[in-house]
Amino acid sequence: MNEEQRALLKNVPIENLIFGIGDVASATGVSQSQIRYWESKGYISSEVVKGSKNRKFSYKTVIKVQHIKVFLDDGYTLVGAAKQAQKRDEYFDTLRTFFESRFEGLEINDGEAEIDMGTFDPEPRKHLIAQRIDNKWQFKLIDPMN
Amino acid sequence: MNEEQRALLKNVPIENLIFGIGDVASATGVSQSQIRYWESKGYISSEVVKGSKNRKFSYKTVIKVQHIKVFLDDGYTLVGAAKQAQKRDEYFDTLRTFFESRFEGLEINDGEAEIDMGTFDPEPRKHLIAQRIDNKWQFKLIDPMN
DNA sequence: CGTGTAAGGAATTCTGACACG
DNA sequence: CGTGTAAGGAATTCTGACACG
Repeated sequence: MNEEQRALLKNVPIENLIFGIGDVASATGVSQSQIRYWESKGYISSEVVKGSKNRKFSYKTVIKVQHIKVFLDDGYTLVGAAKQAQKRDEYFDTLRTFFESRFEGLEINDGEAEIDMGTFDPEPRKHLIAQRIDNKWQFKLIDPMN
Repeated sequence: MNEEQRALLKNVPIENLIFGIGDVASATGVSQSQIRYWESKGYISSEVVKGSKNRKFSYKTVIKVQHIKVFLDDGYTLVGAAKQAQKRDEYFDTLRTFFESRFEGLEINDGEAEIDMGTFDPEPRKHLIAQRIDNKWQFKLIDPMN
């Protein structure tokens, strides 16, 4: 993975993204009054944006709203749903650490694509590669020395 | 991966997310007047939301705005930057197809985590597992029959 | 071409109160 | 407890025009 590609991945602004309350409501199906109430109770939080007086929410918070709603629909009380959602957040945080530490680059040539996932630990001299052929992803090992 | 987990992953509403122009501007560092002009030229597009008269942008479009800006900063004309950004979009689409087709589940136990990435094609009877130990991710193979 | 600004109107979000239960 | 609504004001976004270059 070259520097340019790495820079672009970093640039995916998911960490910088903020949402207005209306966008959160329409994306999640949770009403604006619910969102304001949940915030007042501390189950979710909004961002403080300098120069703005309106609420803004991070992507993580949108996910959390979504999760709370799932548990609410499932029959939990609001308190219980918020608690379950907290566990879900940990699940997704774990997933993210994997992609961040293991993704080393994607190459595309003539429609065929390869993702380098770095050292294949059972055979540390080889790299694990995910390879797309005919729109199906397969794994293979390569020896970076060759 | 059980059904509940699969349902939750589907629920990550990144496809449903829409942004106001102010949020796109603050996330990307591109001005509102630039965004409106780029849209008028067809380099980006906004969503039509029923009942709303204001612009809303998809996550994909936010990424595209980000990319166009990178190339503009790099010295491209707007036309050239838009063209380069189109290529980047294909890169990320490819990356997404890999995760969608290969992620089969995450298990967390006592801080240790394992992601099942499905069949390891060089040895089709085994599954490729990404394993987190002491906050480092490693690969290993398992035999699902055992 | 590509972006910024001032202007007046339209759409969105704000808070605090109150209703329902 | 948890959510909805009406109300008036505040913050945001709209379009079309014009400036600069």
